[in-house]
Amino acid sequence: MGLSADELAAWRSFLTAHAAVVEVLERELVEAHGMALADYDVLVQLTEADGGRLRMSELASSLLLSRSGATRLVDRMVRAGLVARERCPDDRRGAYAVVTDAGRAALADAWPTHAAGVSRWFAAALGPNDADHLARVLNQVTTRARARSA
Amino acid sequence: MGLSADELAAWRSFLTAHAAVVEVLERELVEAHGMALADYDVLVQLTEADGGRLRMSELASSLLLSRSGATRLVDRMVRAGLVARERCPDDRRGAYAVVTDAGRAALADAWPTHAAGVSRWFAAALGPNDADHLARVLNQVTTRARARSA
DNA sequence: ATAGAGTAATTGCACGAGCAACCACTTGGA
DNA sequence: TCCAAGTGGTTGCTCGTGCAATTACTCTAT
Repeated sequence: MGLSADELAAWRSFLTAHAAVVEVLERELVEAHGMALADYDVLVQLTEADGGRLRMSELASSLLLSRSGATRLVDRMVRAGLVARERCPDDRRGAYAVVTDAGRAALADAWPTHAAGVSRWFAAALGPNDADHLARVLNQVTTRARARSA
Repeated sequence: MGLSADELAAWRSFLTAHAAVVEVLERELVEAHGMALADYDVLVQLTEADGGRLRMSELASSLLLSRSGATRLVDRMVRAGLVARERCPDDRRGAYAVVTDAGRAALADAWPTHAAGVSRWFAAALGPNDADHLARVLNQVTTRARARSA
């Protein structure tokens, strides 16, 4: 309950670090590939998924986005040719978003930029055991916060 | 340059933890006080500043917001009576945003909620030395990323 | 078999944010 | 002194997002 000065400082560092890194990564990706971070995330999620496809709702939740947000993001990417929609055969309400070949190519193009960015602007500041430790702590944070939301 | 699996996992944890916690804190603040996180941040920045006032640009940069974003955020808060504008006497282009008494009262009202939230959903997952360590690491991250932007 | 509840996705609407253009003012140099 | 360049702040425009309502469909219980 009582929030110590250290804890508050850590929280503020957390917020500013997030903002600073996301801003740099976004700009790098836009400059080098004309691609927004949101698009990149969609391509990653889809290519990591079975058959390069995900139901719209699954996509939305893995993107930490509302369902309507996902709808429109996919709309834009369909227009750009990076993604296609497919109707779901066993549930006719449903729709899949599927990566196209162009989408896979764009991701293959972009990910070295992004990985280098994450490495340089985030991971490089971490000590040898920090990555592992940080992931553990932050997964705890997520789990607790999610529990509250449910 | 090479991004290890651990480092990538840490990065993803970082993103999801940020999203999860900010979402909970925002909702708690809105539910309990009808106040957005953005408003809360303005009040904190202003009350921490000398004379409860800050130049618009200073406010914008401490909020990690564009200048136009700050202008409109302050507009809304002026309408709500939480903040007032004052012309700057020695630079007639300039303007101050100043917390009003109502603003101070609203902050006094809201901060226990927010502090409890940060404590419960963020700090509680941290071990005894984690806060300090985390702050140090993340400040490093911010410094490096900012250097790139400059 | 069918009504009613629930779910997947989309769409209407309103809002918050950034960029670029703008106005008002200050500052530095000729 | 006066002009050009720069700075502080606001405004016009456009875009991305969430919420709530809507449509289409599925599932459950009767």
